[in-house]
Amino acid sequence: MKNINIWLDQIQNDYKAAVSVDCVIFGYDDQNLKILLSKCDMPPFENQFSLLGDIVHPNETTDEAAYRVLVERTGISNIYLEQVQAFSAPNRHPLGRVITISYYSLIQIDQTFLDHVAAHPDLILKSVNEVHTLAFDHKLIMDTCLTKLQKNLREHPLGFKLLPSRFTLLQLQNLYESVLGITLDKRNFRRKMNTLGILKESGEIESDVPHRPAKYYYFDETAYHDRVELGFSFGF
Amino acid sequence: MKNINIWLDQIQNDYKAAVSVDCVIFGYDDQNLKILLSKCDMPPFENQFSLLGDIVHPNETTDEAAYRVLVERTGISNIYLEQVQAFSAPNRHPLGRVITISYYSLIQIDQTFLDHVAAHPDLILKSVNEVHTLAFDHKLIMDTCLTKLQKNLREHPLGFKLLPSRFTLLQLQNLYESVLGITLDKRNFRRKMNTLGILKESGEIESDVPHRPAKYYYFDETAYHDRVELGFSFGF
DNA sequence: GCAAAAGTGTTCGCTCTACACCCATGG
DNA sequence: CCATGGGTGTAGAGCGAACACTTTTGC
Repeated sequence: MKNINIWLDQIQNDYKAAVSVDCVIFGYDDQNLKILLSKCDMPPFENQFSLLGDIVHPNETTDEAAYRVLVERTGISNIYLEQVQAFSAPNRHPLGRVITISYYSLIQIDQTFLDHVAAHPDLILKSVNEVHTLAFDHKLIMDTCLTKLQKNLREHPLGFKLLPSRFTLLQLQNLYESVLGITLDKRNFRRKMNTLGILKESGEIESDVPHRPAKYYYFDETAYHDRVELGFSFGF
Repeated sequence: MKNINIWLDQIQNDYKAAVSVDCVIFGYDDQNLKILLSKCDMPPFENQFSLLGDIVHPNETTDEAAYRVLVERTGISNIYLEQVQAFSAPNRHPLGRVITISYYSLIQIDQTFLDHVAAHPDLILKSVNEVHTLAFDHKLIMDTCLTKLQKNLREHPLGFKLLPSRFTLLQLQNLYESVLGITLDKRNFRRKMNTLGILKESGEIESDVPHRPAKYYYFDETAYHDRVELGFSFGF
């Protein structure tokens, strides 16, 4: 163990770094996986987009900082948030040493959210597969978070967090297909959801659709928690 | 996007934090999962044990810092290392704000390593299941890393990194049983390893054992990489 | 009546599980 | 000869994959 005075000295002096959080905010619009970005005005990245982030304040955890960024920038509270990993290349930030802790979060793209984005010209919602370059190392962060989202989506019932509280089975299937980049068999998918027992019919059905109306389902949290103890996997 | 001057100000002044790495170093001694710890001399944790860690230097990544700690403290290079997550409770360190990035690593407990530990009185090797309390929030970090190790062990061929380069199938099975806390069927386990095709016989066998000598196997890295493309799981 | 999505069962192959005995060696 | 772990095969169950047609609605 290193001498305490060396520690004290390093902690209080030039071994300090700025620590930030960066949030990869995913949404889904019944077509594509989207990401919420911000216009960047910092040289040399002017006119590029960046993730939503901020420096971590002295009296908050990184989780709290990420949550604060989400609430401040999106107006939404009660957001699903998951820490992904730290990025710490010494030259990743033009203003000096900034180590960032990345998070991804899942939001529902509803009209309120779209209005919020429209009212804030610095915000933009892009399709993930159309994002080819971002400020800083944010493209790398986005890709890392996307990979982690895909993995978690196969192992945990997260898809619901990207959908409205009531949704049809086709919406849910399309979501998995589009985020995971796979195709699924309709009958197998529906049987799977059925046997998992974590969805309940809401009793409502679609209206004004030019085809047979679909039933609306919702995610049954308590049934899920009963199941999760014995291991859980979607199996695709 | 926040004004650049605010950023600059915060980065350069009191929003800075010390950033450290903490390494959960796992080993396996043919009996139990072990962890390498260090005696702690920092109040109020005197006479407790802590993880091996250090502050991150200005010109290195956290990966590099973790690797540096491992080489400096264990004498081993070429160690498997995986970032787990950041811990950032504002009061987690008595000397001030220290955000830590945790890593776990897997080492082989051979005679060289045991000699190294014996030669350094500040180091101690303990059975993971006998560690009930550690300095700082290191018990929480250890538990988090153990959970992640168990998950990764089921999904990736990591077990080999805890064993000598040549090992018997029983050694391997015992490792999985003891780290995952499960029991496995001998025949099914052997068939599984066989069909995965990632083990090769070395041609050598045990000697001086009071029973039929076992074959030594080694992990066939290239066969694994051929397989891994199509998804990989041990299925237990 | 037509376009468009909803909804529904069966078969096949693979994988996991459970289970018991003989073999080779050292002492 | 005995104790110890090494090493082997088979049968049953459950799960994922493949696959096609009828139903309901709006226009």
